[in-house]
Amino acid sequence: MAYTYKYPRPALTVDCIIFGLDKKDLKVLLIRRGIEPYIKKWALPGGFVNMDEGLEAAALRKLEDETGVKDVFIEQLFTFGSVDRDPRGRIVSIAYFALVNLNEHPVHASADADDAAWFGIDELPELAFDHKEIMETAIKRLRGKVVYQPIGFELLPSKFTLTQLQQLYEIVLGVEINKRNFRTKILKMDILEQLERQENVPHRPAYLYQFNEKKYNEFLDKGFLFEIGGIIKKDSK
Amino acid sequence: MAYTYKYPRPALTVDCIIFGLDKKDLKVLLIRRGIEPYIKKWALPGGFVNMDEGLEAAALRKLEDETGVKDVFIEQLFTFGSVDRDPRGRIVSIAYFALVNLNEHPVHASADADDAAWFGIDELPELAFDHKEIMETAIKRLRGKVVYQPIGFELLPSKFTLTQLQQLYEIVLGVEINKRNFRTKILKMDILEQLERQENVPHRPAYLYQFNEKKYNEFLDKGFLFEIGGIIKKDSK
DNA sequence: ACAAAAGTGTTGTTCCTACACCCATGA
DNA sequence: TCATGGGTGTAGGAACAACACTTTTGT
Repeated sequence: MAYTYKYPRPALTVDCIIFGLDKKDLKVLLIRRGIEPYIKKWALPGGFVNMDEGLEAAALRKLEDETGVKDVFIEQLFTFGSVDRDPRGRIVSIAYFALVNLNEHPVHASADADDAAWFGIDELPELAFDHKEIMETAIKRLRGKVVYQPIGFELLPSKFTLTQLQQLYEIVLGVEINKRNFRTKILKMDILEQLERQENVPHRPAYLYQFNEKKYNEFLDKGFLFEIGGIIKKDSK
Repeated sequence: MAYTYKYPRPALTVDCIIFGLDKKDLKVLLIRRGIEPYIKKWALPGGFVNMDEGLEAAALRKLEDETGVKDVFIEQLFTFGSVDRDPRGRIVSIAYFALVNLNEHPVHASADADDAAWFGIDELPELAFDHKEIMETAIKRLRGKVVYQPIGFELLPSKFTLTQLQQLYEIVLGVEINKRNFRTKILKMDILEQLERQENVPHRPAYLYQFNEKKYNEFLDKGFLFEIGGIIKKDSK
């Protein structure tokens, strides 16, 4: 069966950048391509959009098909459409990015992918197509976004300690943050809910917190701005 | 002539949201459609992407073809791809938004458009397709962006007074700002260059300023954050 | 008792906010 | 001399930045 149109049409794909937080590193999920072009190269999970599905649905479908990751927060990043970005012809790709708690999302390669694995953001292999450029755009967006929107919580378990939250910012932004000031500021925002304490840790147990999205949305309506930019040490470059 | 593919493909279009600043209002440029569907309805300028042109190039081409506006700062906004957003079939559209100084960009309808005109953001006519949704996304993005990135300058002439700049923020954000505090803050950023004074105004002539992009980029590299959010009156809702 | 991480007190400084006032120009 | 915006001084309070210290747990 074939499909005929009066004018030529680019093909349409989606690609996913999945960020995950490991103890000390920001990581990203890649697949090893099982088909040409760029066979055996590492690439972003993604593929062609079906005619009867929305763009975000396509991204979620390909993500699950190729890596087994599902039920994640995803957000449109950017659409890449350079004329020569794909050797197969004119292919326009809509990139999505997601943040997941790495430990809660088991990964297993399948379908078109030979393999799927997490890579540290500073230890990326050579990537297929223009995926390096897409990745750079995603990292920049993540860094820009994390300071004025509380999206970082997606990278942590639903219950987390303030130290974990602080480390998240330190890892994502690559800076050091003063413990005292971080705590004062984040707690004064009043968007975290204090829960029980940790158990069985070989030191004073920390309180666990969870993000109170309802409260955050109420603040949003009042024009409140999430902002942790100021906390960064002045001498970090 | 016809084009045949093994799998079906959505058609690909671009749409442009052009914001312009009039004395007291934020306006947007619309065209009146000369062809079906939605003939005679107001819509965003836009159209199909050619196979041999980039996405941004397509947006700029359609913008000039349909409205005569050229040489503008444009930026990708979002890609809209609901299955049923266009009655002609599956059409995915990449939306771009631009900021222009309304007075420096003459508008004249042509090609597929019956007419082109500026509309106040609060006096929009009924729009074709899902263009209302696109417009809302664009306004939200503009408001969000203007407070932490110095893009607002694009809406003004290259030389402007501080009062004009302040009014820009007041209009875009729909808030009142204290004159004294606005000036202190914006000048302390040290990204404006003071020029000569105004002439022939029936009051004390103001100094003209221009945005120093080079200096701004230097600050960016050092991790400096543009931020005018704090200036907004606390009691504005 | 010690290691390790949690959590708090405090101080000097900078920045924010709100208000009031003076200045320069054309009509 | 008046109307109209342009431009500045300042004081009280809030927020920030930096540092040192105390607390609580398991071993």
